[in-house]
Amino acid sequence: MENPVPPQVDSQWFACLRQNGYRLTDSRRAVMQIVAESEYLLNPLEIYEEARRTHPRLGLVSVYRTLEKLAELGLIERVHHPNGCNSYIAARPGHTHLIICQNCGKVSYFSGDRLGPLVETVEGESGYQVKDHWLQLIGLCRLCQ
Amino acid sequence: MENPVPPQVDSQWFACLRQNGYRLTDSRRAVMQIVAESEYLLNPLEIYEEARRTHPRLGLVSVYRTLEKLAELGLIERVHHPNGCNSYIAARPGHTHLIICQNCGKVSYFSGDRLGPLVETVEGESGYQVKDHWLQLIGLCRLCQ
DNA sequence: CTCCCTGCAAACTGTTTGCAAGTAC
DNA sequence: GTACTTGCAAACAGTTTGCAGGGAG
Repeated sequence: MENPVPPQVDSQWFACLRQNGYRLTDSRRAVMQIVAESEYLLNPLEIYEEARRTHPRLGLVSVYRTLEKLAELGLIERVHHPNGCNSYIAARPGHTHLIICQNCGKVSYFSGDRLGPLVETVEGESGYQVKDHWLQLIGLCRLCQ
Repeated sequence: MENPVPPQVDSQWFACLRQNGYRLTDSRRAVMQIVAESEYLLNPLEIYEEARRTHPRLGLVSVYRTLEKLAELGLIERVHHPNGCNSYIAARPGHTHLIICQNCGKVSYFSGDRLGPLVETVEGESGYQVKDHWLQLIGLCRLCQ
């Protein structure tokens, strides 16, 4: 109700929420703003602490509940990596994968994996029917090298 | 002290433990036997319940502690997948990846990913220095199709 | 005005730690 | 005999649920 929301991502997210019958509240706006603008993996507690700076009444529970809805709508994705599996990042449209900085958690996106041939080979050799794949690169971002 | 341990994997694991200064106990043997022989992802509770069939005195805590050591020695690996991140599977030597049945949790191994070129491209475009990659296939095993 | 959403407190689940007794070597 | 291990109980951390009050549409 007071939120001076910045960029366009958020308003798209807002629209998406509305279209799916969810209400726009200050709590949700605060959480969305943090996640939409972050280039870094954030876990629920980090999002909570960050969002409370602009919305001190926010409860941790609402962070969980908002993340759940954003994930359900495909606006964010949960990221698994060696240091934990409870972090989130804004999702990109299309078929993209993540490269994550093992030091600071900064995320970039890439596409163009050429996994088709590999998948076919593995299907033939293993007898499995491949439904999905999970590819992620871990490394050091420019600043952390 | 009574364990009629079957195959060879275990004895290799036993040796590895000994070589690293760890003692061989019934609890550890029971846990190792279950994990070494399983083709399926197992979480600590599942391992506990299974191992208790041959070693009823086993405590869940010892399962956690044994898994910790086996992982530290590289004998098992923790597997992350959409349904959870607390499952383990015996590790294979060399550079292998997993294909997991989304229905029953059965695991097969494969190697021969051709990620070199992709990694180079991503490094160039993103400025990240890639240290590791994480590739996993999800699908249906022969029996679950 | 209605129903959804919030924050609090409490319940839960999975995992870790402290400790005295037990046991591998 | 010594030091590592065990199992229990209790502590912990992260997440979920019940509920009465509050606010979006």
